Amino acid sequence: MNIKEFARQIGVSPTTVSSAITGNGRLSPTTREMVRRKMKELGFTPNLNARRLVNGRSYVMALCHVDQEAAADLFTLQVAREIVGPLKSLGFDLWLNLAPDSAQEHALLRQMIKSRTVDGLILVCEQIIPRKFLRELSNNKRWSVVISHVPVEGMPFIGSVVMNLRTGVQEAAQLLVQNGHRRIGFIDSDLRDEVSVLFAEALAELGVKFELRNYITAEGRNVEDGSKALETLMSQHEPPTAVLARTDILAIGALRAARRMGLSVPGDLSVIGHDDLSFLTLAEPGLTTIRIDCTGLAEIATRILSDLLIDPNADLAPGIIDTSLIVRQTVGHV
Amino acid sequence: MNIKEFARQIGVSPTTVSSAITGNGRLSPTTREMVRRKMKELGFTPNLNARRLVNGRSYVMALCHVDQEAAADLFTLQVAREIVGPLKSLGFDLWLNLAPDSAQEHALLRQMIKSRTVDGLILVCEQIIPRKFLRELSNNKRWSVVISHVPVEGMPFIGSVVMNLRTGVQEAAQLLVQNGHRRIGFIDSDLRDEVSVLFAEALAELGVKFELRNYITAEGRNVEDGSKALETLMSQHEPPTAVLARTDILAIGALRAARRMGLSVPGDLSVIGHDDLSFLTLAEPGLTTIRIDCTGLAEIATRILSDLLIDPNADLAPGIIDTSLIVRQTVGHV
DNA sequence: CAAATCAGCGGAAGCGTTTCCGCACGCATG
DNA sequence: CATGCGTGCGGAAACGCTTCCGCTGATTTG
Repeated sequence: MNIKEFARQIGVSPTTVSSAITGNGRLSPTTREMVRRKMKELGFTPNLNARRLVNGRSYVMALCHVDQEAAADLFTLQVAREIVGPLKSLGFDLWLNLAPDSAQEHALLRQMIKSRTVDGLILVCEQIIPRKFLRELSNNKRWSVVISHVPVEGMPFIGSVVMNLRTGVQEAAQLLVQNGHRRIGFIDSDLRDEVSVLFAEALAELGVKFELRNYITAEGRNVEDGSKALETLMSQHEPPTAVLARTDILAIGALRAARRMGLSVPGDLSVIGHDDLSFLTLAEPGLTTIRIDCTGLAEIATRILSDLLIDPNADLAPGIIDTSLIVRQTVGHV
Repeated sequence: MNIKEFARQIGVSPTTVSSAITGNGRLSPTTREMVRRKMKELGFTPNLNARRLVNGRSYVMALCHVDQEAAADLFTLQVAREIVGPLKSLGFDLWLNLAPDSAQEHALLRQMIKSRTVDGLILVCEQIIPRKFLRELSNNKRWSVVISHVPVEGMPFIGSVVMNLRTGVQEAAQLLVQNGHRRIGFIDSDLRDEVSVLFAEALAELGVKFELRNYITAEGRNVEDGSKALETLMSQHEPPTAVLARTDILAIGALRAARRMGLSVPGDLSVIGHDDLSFLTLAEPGLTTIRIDCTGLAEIATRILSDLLIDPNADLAPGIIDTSLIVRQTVGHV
C-alpha cells in the first residue's frame, strides 16, 4: 500500500497524509489525529526509500574505526552499543561498519558518502585523520563526528569529541608511583601514540624517569602481541615492576605471559590496561584499567551531531570527555 | 551530479549509463567500458536511494538476535563479523540490530520490514520463533534466514540454518565421562533449553545418570548469574565434579566463582562452555568449550539467502552446521 | 535485391514520497 | 455589505534512477 491508495481509502489527499506524518504542513489537529489513527488501523507505513530520495537523506549514520581492522575493535563496538539509542532519538539508524580490513575502508566510506548510503560518519580514531579525507566529507556536505584525542576545528559539517587521555594516564601513573614502582614499562603497537607520550610526561612530573628501553613496541594489538611484548620487557637486565598497556587486549596478553613465566600479578608485576572493555572484564583477575565513559561519550557525540544538523557551519567547540582509572586487582606495591 | 547530467557530459543517454552500471540492457562492450571509465574519471556515483525506490529493494539485510537483549549477544556479534563479507558479495549491506531490549524489538522489526528499511532478516535464535511472526515476514515477501536448532520449512521467502548442537554436546559428554566424571552439572537460564536436553541424552547413552538436582537454572546469562549458579551447585551434599554451561559467559562466571571458593580448575572442578566466543578466549585459563563454526555458518546462511533470492518459493532443505568440542585447559580427570 | 531480423541506443513513464503553490471557505475589518 | 486575510486542504511537479518500448541502421536470408 502506498500513500496515494491509503489517502484514497480514508478519503483525503496524499498531501494531507504526508503532512500528518511529518507534521510539516498546515493541518488541523483533528485531521492529523484521524490520519494517524487510520494509519495504525490499516497498517500503512510510508516507504522509507521514497522519502529518502525526495529528502536527499538516508537517515543512517555510519560508525567506524579508521585505524586498524574495524571489525576487531572492541572499543568501537562498545561505543556502538551506547550510541545506537541516542542516534535513534535524533532520527538516525546506526550502521556499524564491519569492513574486514582498513585498506578497502576509505574507498568504501567514500562510496557510501557519494552514493548517499549514509548521511554521515562517526569516526573513532587514534591517529590523525588525513585532512584531505575530512575535507572531502565536508565538501560532500556529510555530517561527521570525529572521536579522537585531538579536536577537529574550522571544518563545516564536522564536529569532534576529544577523549582526554591525560587524566586517566595521570591517575595510573600516580597509583603506580604511590605503590613504589620506579621501573615502569609501556606496551603498545605504536610508540608515537598519544598515551605513551602522556604517560611519560605524567611519570616525569612524579619524578620517575621513563626509560626508553621500557617502551616496547608490540607487533599489533592482539593478545599474543601483548604476551610477546611482556616477555621482551621481562627478559631485560632490570625488568620493570609494572606495565601500562595501550589496550586491555594487550594487557590480557601481558597477564597471560606473566602467568606462563611464573610471575604473580600483582605480587611480582603490576599491570594496567586501557579502555575498560566490558567484554574483557569478565576475565580474572579483575584488570585495573583506564576507562573511557562510553555512555557519556555517546551522548556528547550525539549532541555535537545534533548541533551540526542545526547549523553545519557553526564552528562548534569540541566535546570533551575525561578518562579515569578503574582500580581492580592487578596493581600492587613493590 | 545525477545520471542525467552525467550522461549529457559524456554524450550518451541516461538509459545507456544505467545499462552500463547494471549490465541489464543491450549494450556494446565498447560503450559499456567507456561509460564505466568515465564514471571513475568524473567521479559519478549513482544515488542509491533512487535505485532503492525504483527497484523496491534496500540492499540491506538485518541481523538480529531475537531472544534476549540483542545488543549483548556476543555470539550474534561473532556471526555478524563473519557474515558481513559474504552478504556484501550478494549485494547486501549488513545492518546489525543493536536494539537495547527485546520488548521493542518485534515492533521495530515489523516497522523495518514494512517500511522497506531492510530487505530481510537474519535471525539468530534459541527459542522457537512464533510462526505468526514468520508468516508475517513471508507475507510481506521479505527474505529471511533463521539460524537456530530447528528447521523452518514450508514457508516461502524463509530459509533456515540448523546448528546441530548434538555433536558438540556429545563430544563434551564423552570427554567428561572418559575423565571419570560421574556427577555432572549444567548451568543455564532456561532448563527447557535444547542443549540441556541433548546433554542429558548424551550422558544417559554413556551410562551416566544426569540428576535433576544438578540442573541449575541461572537467573540470566550474565557472568554473575554463572557465578551464583555454580555456588548453588557446589553447596550441595555431593557436588558435581564437572559442569557444562550453556554459554561461555556463564562458564566464565562459574570459573570466577570456583576461584573465589578456592576450587582449582581443572583440579577440583572441570568446566565446559558453549559458543567459543573469541572475545572471551582471551581469558585465562583457556576455556574448553563447544564451538560453532561461525565462518561456515555465515557461508551457509548466505547460500540459503542466495537460493531464496532466485526462487523464494522453492522449499529449500535447511543448511546444517555441526558443533564440536574445543579442548583447552578447563577439563581434568577426577 | 527486397524483406526480415537484430543489435545498439534513446524517449518517456513510473517508483512513492514531499513540498510548493493555489483554491475555497470562514471570519474579522472598514 | 464588500474587501482582505488566514486556515485547511488538494493538485502537480520534482527527487534520480530503471525499464519498457520504439527507432535507426547494419546484417542476414530466400
